Amino acid sequence: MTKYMPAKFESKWIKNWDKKKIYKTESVKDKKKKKYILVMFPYPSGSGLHVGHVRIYTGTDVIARYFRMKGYSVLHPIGWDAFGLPAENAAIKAKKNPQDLVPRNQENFKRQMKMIGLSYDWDRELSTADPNYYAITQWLFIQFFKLGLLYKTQTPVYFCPFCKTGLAEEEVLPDGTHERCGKPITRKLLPQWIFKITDYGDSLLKTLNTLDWPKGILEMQKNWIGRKEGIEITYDVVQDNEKVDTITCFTTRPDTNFGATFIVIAPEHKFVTKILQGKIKVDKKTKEKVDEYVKKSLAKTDLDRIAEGKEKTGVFTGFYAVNNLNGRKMPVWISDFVLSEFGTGAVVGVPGHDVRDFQFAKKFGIEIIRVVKDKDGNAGPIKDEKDVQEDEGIMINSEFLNGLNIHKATKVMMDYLEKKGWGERKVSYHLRDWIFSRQRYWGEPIPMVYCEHCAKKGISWYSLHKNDVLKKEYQSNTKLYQNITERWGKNSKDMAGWFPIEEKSLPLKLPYVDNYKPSATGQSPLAHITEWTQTKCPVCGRKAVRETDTMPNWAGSCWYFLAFTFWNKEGVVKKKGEQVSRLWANKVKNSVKKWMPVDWYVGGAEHAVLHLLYSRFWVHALNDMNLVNFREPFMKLSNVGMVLAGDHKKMSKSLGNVINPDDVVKEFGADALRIYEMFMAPFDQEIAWSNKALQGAYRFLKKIWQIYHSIDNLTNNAKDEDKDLLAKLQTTIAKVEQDITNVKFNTAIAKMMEFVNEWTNKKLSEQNAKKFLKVLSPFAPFITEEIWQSVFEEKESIHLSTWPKVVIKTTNLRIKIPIQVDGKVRDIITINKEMSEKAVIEIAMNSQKIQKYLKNKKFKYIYIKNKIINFVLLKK
RNA sequence: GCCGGGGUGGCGGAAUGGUAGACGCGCAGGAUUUAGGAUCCUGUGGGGUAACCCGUGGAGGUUCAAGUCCUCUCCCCGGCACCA
Repeated sequence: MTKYMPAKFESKWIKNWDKKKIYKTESVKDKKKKKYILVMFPYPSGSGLHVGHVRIYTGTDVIARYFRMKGYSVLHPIGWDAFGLPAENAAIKAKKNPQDLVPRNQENFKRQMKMIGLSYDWDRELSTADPNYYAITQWLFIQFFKLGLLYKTQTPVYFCPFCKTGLAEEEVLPDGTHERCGKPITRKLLPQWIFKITDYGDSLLKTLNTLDWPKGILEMQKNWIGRKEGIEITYDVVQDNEKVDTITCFTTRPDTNFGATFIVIAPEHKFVTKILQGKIKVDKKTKEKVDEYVKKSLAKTDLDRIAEGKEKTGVFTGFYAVNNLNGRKMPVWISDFVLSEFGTGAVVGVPGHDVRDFQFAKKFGIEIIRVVKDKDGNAGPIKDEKDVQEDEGIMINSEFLNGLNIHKATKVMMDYLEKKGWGERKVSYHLRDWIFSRQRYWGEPIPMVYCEHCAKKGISWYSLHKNDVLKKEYQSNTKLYQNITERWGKNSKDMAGWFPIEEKSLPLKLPYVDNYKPSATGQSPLAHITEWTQTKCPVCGRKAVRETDTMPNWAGSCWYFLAFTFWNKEGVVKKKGEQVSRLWANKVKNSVKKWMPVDWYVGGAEHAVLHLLYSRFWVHALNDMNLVNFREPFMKLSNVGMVLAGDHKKMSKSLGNVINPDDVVKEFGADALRIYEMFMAPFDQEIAWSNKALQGAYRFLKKIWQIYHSIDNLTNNAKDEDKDLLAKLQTTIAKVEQDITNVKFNTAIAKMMEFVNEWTNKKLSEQNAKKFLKVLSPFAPFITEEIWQSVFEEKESIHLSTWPKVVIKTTNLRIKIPIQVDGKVRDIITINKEMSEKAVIEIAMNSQKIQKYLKNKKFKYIYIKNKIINFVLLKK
């Protein structure tokens, strides 16, 4: 008998499948019979495929293969998330231009993906750094710009001094470090492109419950959006009984407003700016103190703020705000515990019912009033942090609210404040607008130019197009029309002189340059290439300059799932000057309609509020623009757990604990690697690498090899076939099928192992042996193909065959059932599935073991058909 | 602090309220081998010679029957967090 030597045949099949294009996407005939199975595409950065990649790609591959065999048209593509920091940092480290390095990495990834037998349709391979691809990314940028969702403004941003680039909120880790490089982050004031994702907060929240996603991810998105209903209350600010200004505070607890004793505003608040600019007069000493405090807090990094903990700091402005409810004059303080980005950047302090307010009041000797009594009716003074009462209770000391519970009181107060014109109901979000500029080389150039001449004249794209686009396309959708108009109004001043480049000049190519390293100035390396930056104004034809910031890493991945539906080997926008809008209208819309949404998306949970939120946002906006006909891109989502090293640490070069898939395949073959990673644990759980367990997977495959090459296990004569084994085959097929669709690959493989164990000393007909081979094939595509074509001499690939049907014969099946006495198993008997209850009980009662317990006792019994018998002894 | 997910042999993990520990690893004994590795067979939750008893983080409860359902509680992991 030949030995199982995967190296002998695996590479043969790779070539064969490639040549015959057996994984080519079938076109969709019936939308109900299509499956778009997508796995998050990789950054082709460092040293090739990680065993963690192997796990996620194999799992998704199993699903795709299964649906193909079930007769679905399956779209299962892959590409490269080539732009962005990971690739660029790797290139800098290797002292290579990313334009040269990245394609090389891609080739290596591709070789390894084929090596482990992934069934991608390589004709649809795409790269986000391909000009044919980013021509469309840039075009989409322009569409979002036109919708008013993208605008440029001076903003304080998170800035990574190491990567020398601005970052989005989501890229900053809780400890104040950069998600990509782990270095501490500071803030910097930079002109930035801002994506107004907050306008889609409600929209993104609304359809969340239509998604079949892991609960945790849905919760994370919900919390990240963080919708809060509250009210903005505007207070008059007075000095010596004279009104000098107003301050508006956002609160979700207006019910406690009779207990408000002070106002705190963020150091960035405009009232503070007015003081510092002298627009509001204060004495010299106060101004100095305010100035000092503000400077100090703005200089703090996030790390400093965290290190400082909950210790409150602040400075008194000398002003008072008047609470209209009771005429109380509340001192106005400045403190950096108030966030300028949330609500209005101003907080009304209710120290009796908010721990932070309490800490502040306590530290600066401000009065503390109780306006809610707790569950136990406690209405005593609040002296300690423990006494602060934030939860349920009944209102006291609050005039017309007294006696109401806090929820009712909140509503009554809101109505009252609105009626009086002192407040207005508002919704606030935790979600912040998305900073879309990166001061880096390796990204899509932003397709915008700035014309100083037009800027001076106050001409903006919005002012030029006010009457055409907006009116025609969006007027029917009132809410959207209103939003767009509002955004245009807000943006037009900042955006004077900014125009998108003409569509026919897309793609705006990223120039190949020698100096691609980030500069310390906070400017992109592109800013130094004058021949690239200088251009003509598309409006007045005078000299203009290009935007030199690039788009963030996330841009390309926000629509790649749409691209796969129509992409082909040659790229798509290959003819110079081909209009993307025409391409979209003719080709894209149509293919997207056929394939989208993605039926099943697989990826790591780390993208919960990054890629998964950004992509949803793009699709929502594209849907509003009528560029796609659906609102949610990913109907079902599965997560994958990480693959750790054997020591339960993350694999890293510096720790020397990295497992290279190339080595594993060389020694054990791709199938063993696949089976091992699918078998180790449930798919969404993390696993630690174990060479021993890998051996187990290898042994399993070896056993299969032997069985299929042994005349003791196979027969041409159906009569010689073992009937119990045949029955087991049927349950195995059913179980594997069910487990694949439930992402329980581990138990699917366990079941197949069980079947093979039983098979070792029994015979199966060739016809049924082929069925088992098919069931195994999504997991182990190489060995199954080899046996299929060499042992059974089949001419067409097993991967083009159809999934076996389950035929369960129920008659005359012998099964074992336990017999309990008082809930404890005392014996196990064998019965026929069709036996009557009476017959079964008779067998049970004839058991000596059972008789021992029932002798001279009164009892009743409970019989669950084909499951269990329980004899219950009755007390006298 | 808030929101999610979990606690089952020596280990990874199985169990529509119905035989707890499938399957794999490891371990033990045996076969084969000059030896080791590899391979194959048998056994393997704990206690007990045995009959049996005890066992799914802990304490209660519901049920003929609870890892699974309910109440309380402890611990671990992930996310968010000075968000008013």
